[in-house]
Amino acid sequence: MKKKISLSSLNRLCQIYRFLERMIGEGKNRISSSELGEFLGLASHNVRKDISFLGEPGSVGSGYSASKLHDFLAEKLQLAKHRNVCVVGLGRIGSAVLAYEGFMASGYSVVAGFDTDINLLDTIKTPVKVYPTHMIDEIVKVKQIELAVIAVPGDATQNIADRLIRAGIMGIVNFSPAIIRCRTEGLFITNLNLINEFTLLSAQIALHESQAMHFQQDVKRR
Amino acid sequence: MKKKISLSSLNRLCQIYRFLERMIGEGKNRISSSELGEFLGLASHNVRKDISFLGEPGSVGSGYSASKLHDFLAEKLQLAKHRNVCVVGLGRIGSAVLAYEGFMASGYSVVAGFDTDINLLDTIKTPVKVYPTHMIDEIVKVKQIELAVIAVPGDATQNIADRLIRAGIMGIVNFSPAIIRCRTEGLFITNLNLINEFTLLSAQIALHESQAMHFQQDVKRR
DNA sequence: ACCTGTGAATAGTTTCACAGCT
DNA sequence: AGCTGTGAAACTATTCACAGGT
Repeated sequence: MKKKISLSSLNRLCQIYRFLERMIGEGKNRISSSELGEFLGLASHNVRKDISFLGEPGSVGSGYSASKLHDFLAEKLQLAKHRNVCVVGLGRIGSAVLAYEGFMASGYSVVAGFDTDINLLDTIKTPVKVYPTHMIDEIVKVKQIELAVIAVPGDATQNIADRLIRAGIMGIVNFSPAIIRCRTEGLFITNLNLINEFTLLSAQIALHESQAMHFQQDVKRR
Repeated sequence: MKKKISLSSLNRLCQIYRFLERMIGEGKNRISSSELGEFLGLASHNVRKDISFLGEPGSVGSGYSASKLHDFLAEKLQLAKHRNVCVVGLGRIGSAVLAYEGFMASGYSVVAGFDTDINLLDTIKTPVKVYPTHMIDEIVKVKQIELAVIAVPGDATQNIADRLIRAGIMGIVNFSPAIIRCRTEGLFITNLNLINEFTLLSAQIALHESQAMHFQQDVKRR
């Protein structure tokens, strides 16, 4: 059986993938593991190890071809697949995400917004269609939405998450401070909570001020 | 010399800290490591190990006192310290963060916003004072700002980060897609980029569809 | 000369298991 | 009976070092 790839490793590969896109856009095509590492703040070993987890990408002897490596990653990780996204909770953060046009270029379309506040749904100005939350199940299925952004207040989070999961969502980015409890196989969640991030930065700063700590490295969250 | 705490561990401790706040708010005071773990999705061993990294918190034999543990963490990680925050880039995400009132309760005050667009600075409606970016150095020092949120377009990120760092900022939450390159000792950075998160979720979903993968776990980023 | 891919070594983190306290 | 704190074991990830390719 194939060895399971680590999440850290997978995350680095995703960054490499996006970085390669940028490089290709700039017309550069040959790149070495140390240059890649340089840009992403990783050791060249680490870059090579991560890439070789997925198998031999082709260019053995002298750096990678950016486009070949890009396509290799796209195929192995299915990154070329276009996915539909919805946003639940159209407060300030939710509507900012809803209005952001930059996802398209990377293969994600925000195709629906949800909120419980009917007045808000009436008055909001956005090119994306918006619906009341009780329609989550229906719309997620009809529009084949696979990813969701949750930006509702903490006490509504679990409820919204449950609905999304029941509707068949496969990935959630959770901006709310509440932690989502769930044991659904094949569902992936990322928690991005600003207060938590501030708290962690504070703790790092405080600890650094007494003892030495490493820095510039992000966390294995939960 | 004191053993260095891991970033993952530190992050869990910060979550525990915030969770304890909620518990105390609800009037509950006694809690066991397994209950804590239950809520945060961790094993009870893990919770105890993390806590005991910081030393003996007091309540040995029968669960923790929520308030004692809270104060213990606050002291060890300096989490009671109030910190000032600024937001650079007042587009949709930046202004959403600027307008969010929820930070105060956790000890963070957003005290300044910055943008290069002078017209925007004139027209924006916010209780927080806003300034042109060339004033970053001055304002950060005068207002004793320690944390910054960067929400500018990718190509401006490095420049803004450099200014903030020169002004003496100690922690950055970076919402932009660009990775900040810097080797300043004692500076901590968290990258929260939605496209990256979507990409990672996609990759997890794709891999899960063939082989089995673990889930619901966040990443050691970079 | 410079590069990748990879086994082996090192370092780090998590889980186990249990002594000791309440 | 049920809990914590912790050394030791198991596991995981990263770094090294080098054979082999271009």
